[in-house]
Amino acid sequence: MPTDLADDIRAAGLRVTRGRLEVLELLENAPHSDAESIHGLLRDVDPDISIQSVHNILSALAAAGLVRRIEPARSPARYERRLGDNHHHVVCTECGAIEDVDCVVGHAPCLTPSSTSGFAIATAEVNFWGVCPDCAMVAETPAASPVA
Amino acid sequence: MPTDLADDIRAAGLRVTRGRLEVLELLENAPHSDAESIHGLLRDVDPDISIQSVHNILSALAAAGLVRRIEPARSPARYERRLGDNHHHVVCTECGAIEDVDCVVGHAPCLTPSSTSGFAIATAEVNFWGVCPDCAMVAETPAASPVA
DNA sequence: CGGGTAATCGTGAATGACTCAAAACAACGC
DNA sequence: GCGTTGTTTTGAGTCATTCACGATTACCCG
Repeated sequence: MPTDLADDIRAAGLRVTRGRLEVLELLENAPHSDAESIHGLLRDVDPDISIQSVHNILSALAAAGLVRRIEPARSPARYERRLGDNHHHVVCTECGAIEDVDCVVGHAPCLTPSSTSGFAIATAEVNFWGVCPDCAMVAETPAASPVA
Repeated sequence: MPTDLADDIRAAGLRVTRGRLEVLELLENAPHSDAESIHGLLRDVDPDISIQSVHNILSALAAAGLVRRIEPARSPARYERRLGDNHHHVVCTECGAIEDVDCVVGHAPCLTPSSTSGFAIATAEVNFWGVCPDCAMVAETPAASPVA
């Protein structure tokens, strides 16, 4: 039932266009993609699409709440389709790879900070930084290590 | 004892220069500053300093572990001198203001995610997003509200 | 305390990611 | 099908940051 996407878009008050459908579909299969790689993948299907249109589409979808925009430090903005559940992310400090993390342990224990400096807290964002399996493997390979 | 800063710099294996001392001193008084505002403040003392040098200094200090670089979404990188303690931040979604938050509540309850996808987690970053007192006040002022 | 050397700074150009503007185009309601 | 209005395209422009390289200066040494 891929046509549900069209309904989602319409329900958000947006017009259904080819690009938007393709972006949404693509994000199902390749979550945490940035604008550039989305553009690259999109060109396979629609060679004439421009990078600006991708930005356009993504910000429209993000504003409509159909995708979530995440911006890890030292990385271009990435987008994902998992919404609603307030899950978090692990980011690889080596290659920038991102995976989802369900914050299973205690819903929001540290999400209620003690001193909020008077801020009206709306959301809490948690990012874990570490090394992904692939990069860890490369680092452990003796031949590949420059420092012996 | 402001000269301690010089020792800190030396201890990190860096040469002690005027700019570096000034940046460190400045960050004590104005934490969470971005490169541009640091540059502006620095010019009061050293009018000839360039923005590139500020970037240079900041990345050297950050690489040496003397300052911490934080990069909230939709905001230029900011720098702070509080190190060691793993505190977090509240960011105002309206004006971008940042305040420190001591994660007093439970040291790392959600900092041990269940499924790490094989990542070797090194650090956890927590950002709270909300509205700061100043912006909240503006929003509540009827006259200032454009949507009535 | 002066000299040599390599780190650091200044100048200027360049990059990456994204935004803005206006004209061409296409979705949707009729 | 037709018109309205939201989208995309094209192209330029912005912002924060990085790169390159000659000029400068901090620090080690004698």
